[in-house]
Amino acid sequence: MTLSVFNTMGNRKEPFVPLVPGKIRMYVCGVTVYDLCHIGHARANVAFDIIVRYLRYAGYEVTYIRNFTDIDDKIIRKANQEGIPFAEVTKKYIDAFYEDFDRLGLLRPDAEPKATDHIPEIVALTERLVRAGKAYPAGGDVYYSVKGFPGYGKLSGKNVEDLLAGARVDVDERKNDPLDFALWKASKPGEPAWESPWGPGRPGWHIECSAMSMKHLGETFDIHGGGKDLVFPHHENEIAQSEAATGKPFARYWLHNGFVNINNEKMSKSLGNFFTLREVLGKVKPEVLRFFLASSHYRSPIDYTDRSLAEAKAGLDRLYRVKEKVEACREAGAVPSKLPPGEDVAPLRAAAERFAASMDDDFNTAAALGHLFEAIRVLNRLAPEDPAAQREEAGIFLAGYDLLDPPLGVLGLLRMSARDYFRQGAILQPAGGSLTVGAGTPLVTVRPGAAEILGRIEARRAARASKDYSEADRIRKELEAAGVLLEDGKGGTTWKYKE
RNA sequence: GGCGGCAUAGCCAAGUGGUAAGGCAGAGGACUGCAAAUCCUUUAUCCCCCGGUUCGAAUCCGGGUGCCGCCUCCA
Repeated sequence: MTLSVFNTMGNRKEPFVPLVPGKIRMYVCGVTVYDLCHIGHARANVAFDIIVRYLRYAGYEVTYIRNFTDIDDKIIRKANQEGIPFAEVTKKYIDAFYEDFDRLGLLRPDAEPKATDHIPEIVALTERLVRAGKAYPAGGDVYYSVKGFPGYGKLSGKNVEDLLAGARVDVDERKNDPLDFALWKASKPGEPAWESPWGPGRPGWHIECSAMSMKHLGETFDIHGGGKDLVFPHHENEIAQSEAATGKPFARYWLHNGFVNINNEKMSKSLGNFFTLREVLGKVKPEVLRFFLASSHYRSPIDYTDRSLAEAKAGLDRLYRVKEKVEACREAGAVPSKLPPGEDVAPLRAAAERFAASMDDDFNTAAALGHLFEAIRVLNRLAPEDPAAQREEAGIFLAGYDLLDPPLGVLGLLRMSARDYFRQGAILQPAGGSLTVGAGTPLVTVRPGAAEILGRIEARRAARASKDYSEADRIRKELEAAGVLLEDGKGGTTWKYKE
């Protein structure tokens, strides 16, 4: 199987061939750090997280770069509102970003460049464009001349005439042409500013990604990713700037993730229908959100509802129940042995291969997950009821699970122990319910403790032993009302928190 | 107005020419003191509608309807 990806450039799926065999250089547009991240950011970041994990799983050596936009109008506005320096705003939200996304288990990229750390590169690239006649200074600003780049619109499928006809572009008298965009903006008094050949100012939005990606990955690299909304104008402009400056192709494959919808509408701040990541993570365990996101293709819109989240939780619970059995087998001292021959276990034996085939098809996580679930059913059939008494079966079961763990890891699933997932993972809220920035507070859950539960289980065991089933059922119901689920098995009664 | 995407069971969601994956929910059965979990069986004669191409289409083509996104800061 070979990897195919849907390339926004050309709008079709095509075979993926890296510039240097076995190596992939990849740049993903990160966030502008002026506010908390919402589930839309989670979708984009998880999508590319899975992509990177899969590419590495498939044997590629991946250099993964993701930036922080840490200077722009919104940041300045926020700083003014709060009466603090802009750098304090960005620090606060970068910290919040890590706080949220570490919980989601995102890989750290190989580098996370910030615009303000790359002012010399940005100025140099801007100068290069001015010298080449592709950009022009005007009153302390520097604008990119769109008309000077014949390929403008090739990514987004737009043409310059239509854009002009659309005429929703602000007319600025300093621009030669309404479509031109700022590479460098003169700063107003009191605004953050850096020295430049055109006077004090700051970078425009698009130029930073060109400068930083080229610095870290070279003038031509393999993959450039981001949300669908960045296709135009952001990525279109990046291409124009970069290719006009270097005369070389910029990124070769453009990958864009779809949106998160709420009730079938785009989630956005202006509609007021957005959820911050930490709100969601206050309701469900992080992997539930990952499962939810992985259950549809990264390019499709995904509708966020309480119901779909509950379905994701149910699916993930089922996966963790397998891991629970795995842990029981290990505790019983079993070691992985070999799968039995036969057609019955074929879906399990073939799981990794089928998983890879689906992922090779433009990272089809939904189909990949389907294959994994098929294998799970087969694996469950092999599960010993009493691992301590069935060492051989336990060994076979462990061998089967070992086939599934790596693919599950690519999706970022089943990364914690089942014990933690079911017993302490519960509904975690920052203490005091704080959903604000940089809370940094411990996550807590209020439930009956293990000692208390074990006491109740013992009382119930005694009741059952004397055939007092009404008392046994009463204890079970009582615990259930407190959010604790009891399960009777061959080796005794186990418990887990329901949510 | 320009460009693009989507429409598959109660819900979510794969499948893009060979006769409908998977998950959730539901039903029946096995197991269990009863449950829970797990396993087995079961749940779309059919993939928005109408035409067409084809031996054969959910999948291709034409037309229609509905929903959504981008064209402005945005993951």
